Amino acid sequence: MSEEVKKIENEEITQGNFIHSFIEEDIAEGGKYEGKKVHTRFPPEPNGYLHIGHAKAICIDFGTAEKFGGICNLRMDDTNPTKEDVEYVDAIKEDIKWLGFDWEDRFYYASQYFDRMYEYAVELIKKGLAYVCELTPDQVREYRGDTQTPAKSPFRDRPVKESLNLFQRMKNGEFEDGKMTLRAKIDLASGNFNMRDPVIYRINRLKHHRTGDKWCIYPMYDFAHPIEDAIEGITHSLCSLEFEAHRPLYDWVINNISAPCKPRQIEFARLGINNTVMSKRKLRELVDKKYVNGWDDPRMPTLCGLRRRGYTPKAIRSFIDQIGVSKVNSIVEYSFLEHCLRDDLNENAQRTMCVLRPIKLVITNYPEGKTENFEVENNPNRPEDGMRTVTFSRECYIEEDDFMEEPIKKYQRLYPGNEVRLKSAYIVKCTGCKKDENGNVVEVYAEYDPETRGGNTPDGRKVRGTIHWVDANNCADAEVRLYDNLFTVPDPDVGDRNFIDYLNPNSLKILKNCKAEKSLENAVAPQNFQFMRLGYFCVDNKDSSPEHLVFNRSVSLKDGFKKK
RNA sequence: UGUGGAAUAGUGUAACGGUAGCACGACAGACUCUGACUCUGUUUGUUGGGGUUCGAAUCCCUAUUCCACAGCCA
Repeated sequence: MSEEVKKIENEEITQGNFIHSFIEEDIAEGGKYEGKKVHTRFPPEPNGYLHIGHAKAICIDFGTAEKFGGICNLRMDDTNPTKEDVEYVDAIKEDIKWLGFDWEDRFYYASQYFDRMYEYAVELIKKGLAYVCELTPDQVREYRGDTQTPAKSPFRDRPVKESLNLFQRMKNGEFEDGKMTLRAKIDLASGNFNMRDPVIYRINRLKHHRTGDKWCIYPMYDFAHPIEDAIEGITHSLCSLEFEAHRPLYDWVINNISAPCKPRQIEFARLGINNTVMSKRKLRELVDKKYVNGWDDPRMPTLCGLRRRGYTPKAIRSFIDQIGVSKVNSIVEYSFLEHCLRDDLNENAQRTMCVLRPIKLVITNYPEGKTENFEVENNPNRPEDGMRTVTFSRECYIEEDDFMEEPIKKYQRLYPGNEVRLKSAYIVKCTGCKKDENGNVVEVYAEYDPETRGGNTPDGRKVRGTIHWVDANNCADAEVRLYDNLFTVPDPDVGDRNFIDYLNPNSLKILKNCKAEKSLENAVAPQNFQFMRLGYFCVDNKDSSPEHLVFNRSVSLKDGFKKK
């Protein structure tokens, strides 16, 4: 396929993106965006590791900017020290880089704007648009009203001067935590509860990971976020659907402070994947209670977990690209993610041969002690990846599945009397097998055809089956771990059962006695092959990009075959 | 029975009021040095009911269903 055709196809993929349509409208309209580049931001809270769901937001934030020739900032949204930690900051940066996005020098912390946020809060008070409220949290809840009754606060009409004074004293630490709050004066009767005089500052004596003990009051998201966006000159503030009801408040803040610019908030649906828990709270619980070995456990849906499991940035970006952007809450099938990975690996990964459930094959007419070399292509799709050399001798290991003493219908691999190609080596004809006292096959016998060196058939005869193998005299013992999803039901927040009850006990299996080409020593198989039509290995190296080694055909093929 | 959203095949996502398309899955066939990949084909869809119109997934009305919001979380 030519590059040009590919480009056109890529453009078609993004065609139905409603965010792009909105931005195009804004640009066409001119006005507030005139002469400005499209400017977005990705604003994670540093309180956990990024997961596949965040990848969607990242791709949308950075991708949208890129699409319009604009720029995207990375900003740590650290306005609540309760849960935040520096540990997460570096991990977040690393994962975004790994995905292939670049914020250049535009890395910020929301906390670096605390002074200006304070000034804007003072501005609101002076305008009579905010007041210090002394209701306790319980009272606020009690006074909030319901759909029929408006909320109320006895402090709503506090004189500006008094609020100004109290707010300053809040900042100076004269009051204990929770004693009072600063509230925006908006509409106590609004059907949108976010507008019923929302709290915009609370007192919280906690050491902040950036500002230390400088502050004991912290701004709330709804107040802080629009200011952060405005300060950074964001034109389009893209976020997930749950902030839809907060947009009036976002706009209210922007319109009532002397904001340097007026960003537009656009919401999209967050990503859901079946059988995958995507709640940060729950993932943290798995880590804290040691159900997994850290955030980067390959069974986790975190980006670092997926990385160790063998997922490529390209596969993840392609996945996000293809699922599209909409406002519909949807659950994408996990198999689609796998498809995207197969797609990438099939195109780009190096092939290898590995026998997961080995059984010995003896070539009875092959001279004992003889060894010869064969060249095997590293990737049949890419001749430029070259060849590797494998050795061959009288004994080799083949997949248990690749031999059946009594073949099922249409079986085209080894069974007595049948010919099969040992990939890139020889055509062999099965002559029988040896069994132990329990009737289990322990060795398979075959004779090779010396005329078929390299797997070729000079006489042009068709050989239906081709199987992989490793030289029994020159192979490595590979530890193979099969990772599967951690969960067996969609985000299992069901009834009164703990979601941990739904952990899949088979999510990690270690296969022993695997035999592989030397290069595969210490490799792990990061995916349960049952679900893959393209088996692959990933050298699990935490410090560098995984190396991918792929072989064709699922090892559980026989099972699948029986089903037909 | 408030406010704000959303309903298109099994799943996800498109379609200036003008032939409902694409991808994944499934199924069938061709090809093949792995039964994979690739290629070809098939199957399945506009939430219901009205209305406007030559013509509606699209506009209007209505019903239904689903989601989000009542933290001093983000």
